[in-house]
Amino acid sequence: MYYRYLKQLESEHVHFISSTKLAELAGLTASQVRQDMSAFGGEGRQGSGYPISELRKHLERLLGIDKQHAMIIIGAGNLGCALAHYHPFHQKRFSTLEIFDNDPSKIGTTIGSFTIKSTDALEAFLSQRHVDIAVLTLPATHAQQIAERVYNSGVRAFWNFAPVDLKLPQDASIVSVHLDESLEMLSYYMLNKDG
Amino acid sequence: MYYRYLKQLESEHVHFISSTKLAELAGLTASQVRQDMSAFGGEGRQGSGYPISELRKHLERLLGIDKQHAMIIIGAGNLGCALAHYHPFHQKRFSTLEIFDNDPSKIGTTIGSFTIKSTDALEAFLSQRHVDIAVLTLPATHAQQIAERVYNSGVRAFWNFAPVDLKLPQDASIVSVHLDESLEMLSYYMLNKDG
DNA sequence: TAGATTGTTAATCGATTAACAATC
DNA sequence: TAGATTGTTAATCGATTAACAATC
Repeated sequence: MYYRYLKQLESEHVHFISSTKLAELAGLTASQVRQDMSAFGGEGRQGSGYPISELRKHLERLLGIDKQHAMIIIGAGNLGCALAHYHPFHQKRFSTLEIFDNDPSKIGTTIGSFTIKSTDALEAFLSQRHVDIAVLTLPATHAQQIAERVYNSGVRAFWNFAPVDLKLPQDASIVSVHLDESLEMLSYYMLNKDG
Repeated sequence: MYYRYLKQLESEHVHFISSTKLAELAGLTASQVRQDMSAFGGEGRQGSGYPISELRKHLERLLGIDKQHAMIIIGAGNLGCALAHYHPFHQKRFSTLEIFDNDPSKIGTTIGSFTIKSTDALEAFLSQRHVDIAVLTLPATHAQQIAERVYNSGVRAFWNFAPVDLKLPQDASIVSVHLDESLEMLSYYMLNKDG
């Protein structure tokens, strides 16, 4: 989140920002901001604040987004196709190599610049090419099983959009985006706004 | 998250679950589960655990997902179209009425069962039909401005996919899905796994 | 030098865990 | 009745806030 605000400020040609101002922007306390900056190696200067461009680059290294990441997308539904063409990621050095699906009627068809491959070909593909991240945009029923296969072929990072919590060995990194829960939370907030 | 696990257990025809077993499934402590159940009106029975079906219905009411929600989607990009046809929500009583976009080359074209409408027609549409939730799948540069217009036409809930934090009056409910941050977090986890 | 602002320590607050009597 | 399991209270832990000396 800090990274997002720093990029925005940078695009507005601001050079320094104080913890007070940044807190105001992000809806936090100044104390919180200083505590956080300090935690990831604060580079602030008394009197003037934090140097925006320097801090942004620092966060980029800290997050590892200064490095290239190769991804494959498994599940060529609407969401999978949307992610394959979502530009912001590509600019940020996340690039999609291939899209896989198990539906025979989809295999071989093209989606933008991609030709959908069969999930049967996953192992063969992963033995040839290095893949950092598997994006799972497939039904809950298949997610765990496919994740295990991909893990066994050496992939250690999973961006999961299926409404399940993947169970994989400790050395796997998993981030799940639970769209269903997100919408349910909105429903809850609506219901409990003031009255 | 509890709701998701309860549905799953229900589909497996389990009737009761103890805090210990549920904690194991969800990766929490039994204490945590009991504390949470108690917080949203615990209905457990000593000796046997929590009645799954009853608890699921209870959470449905608590979250407000037993009620119908009318949505509009603003931004007919890949993500907007994906969400318009994402089935799980429709089953859960979230239904999409219309999709809007400001790109003249998209307006009038059809995406599945929807004909894309101009954002110029937003106010007219909102004065005719009641809309509970506006889904924002548009560029960061337009999100705040469109959100304000939609707010001024009476919509009070926003499901935001643009990489900005919307600034709206207190009585608005906002849930943002920051896909960029989510992927950056995965990058961070990968980098910091064990060594 | 004076004003602004950090970095850090101490104080507060809330959330998680542990423990156990109550009870199905 | 005996075993299992809740609901809740107390203890622990971590995260947020407040305060202020150091310093640009």
